[in-house]
Amino acid sequence: MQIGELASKCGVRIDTVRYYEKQKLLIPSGRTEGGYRIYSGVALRELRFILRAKSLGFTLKEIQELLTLKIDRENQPCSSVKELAETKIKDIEEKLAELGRIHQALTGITEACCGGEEPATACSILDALDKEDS
Amino acid sequence: MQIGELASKCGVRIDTVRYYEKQKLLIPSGRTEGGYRIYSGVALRELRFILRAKSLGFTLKEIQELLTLKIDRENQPCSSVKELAETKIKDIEEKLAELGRIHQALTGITEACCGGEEPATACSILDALDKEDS
DNA sequence: CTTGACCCTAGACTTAACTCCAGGGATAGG
DNA sequence: CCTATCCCTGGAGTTAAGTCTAGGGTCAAG
Repeated sequence: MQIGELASKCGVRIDTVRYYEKQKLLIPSGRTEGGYRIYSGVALRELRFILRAKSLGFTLKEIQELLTLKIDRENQPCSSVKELAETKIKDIEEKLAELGRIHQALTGITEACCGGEEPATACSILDALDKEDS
Repeated sequence: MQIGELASKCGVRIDTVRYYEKQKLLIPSGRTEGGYRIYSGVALRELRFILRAKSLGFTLKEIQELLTLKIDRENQPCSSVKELAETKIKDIEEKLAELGRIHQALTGITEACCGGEEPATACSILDALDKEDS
């Protein structure tokens, strides 16, 4: 697969793919004689992962760290991999908790909305978040 | 409370607070005679919310939408509020699912790491994600 | 062997979200 | 009153993450 197909399959521009390569995030598996980049199915999965991680607030640098997190006993001390992974897990757990709270708050708002006949008082997401603090 | 205290309580620069004001995200409750901005406890909660939402991949514009999501039967058609909230809930549910998958994958990696004596084969986050696809 | 769709590089430009700077006013302590 | 520390505005500069442009090669179909 060449760059145009990869890009359109993921809904990004060709330049973005080349930009990710410059950032060492997405390396093509090879080149044609004429210099065209060639991508495999792995690149497709990687690019999709990059895009989803990005939408979750990870920077490209963090995504690169996630992608290069590998257990490979031959070459790397297990402990360093594990340490980095555990740091990332903590970050992600915080994000999960926070997203969960926002989700609860929003659900609370929509439920209060048109739920009954009594006049629902004005209610902001901040108020709803407070109710979840318990 | 004035701007410096607010900023330092949240670990951001004064300029950032003023920038959020320019973006209509964080309006001071008033000004002193001399023109200094005054903030209440609400601003503190708002600023903290903004920062946490930002770390979850929301843009300032999206955060503004979240913050102005209010149920106020007197002034706004309930349905429009509800609609926007429901869109946001869907976004958030997708993010939750994706974060959950990444969390699972990372946990899988650390568990495989140093878990037993058999030589763990090289394992990337992408492989771990695949295992969670079932 | 040319035409059109695709690709290449290098570098300039854009956008969001800050961050800094210049020049100057406000306020509290000594 | 003087000085230090805070704050003000307007505007320029920075960083991350693209996006675009110029000028030019590649390749399959006709």
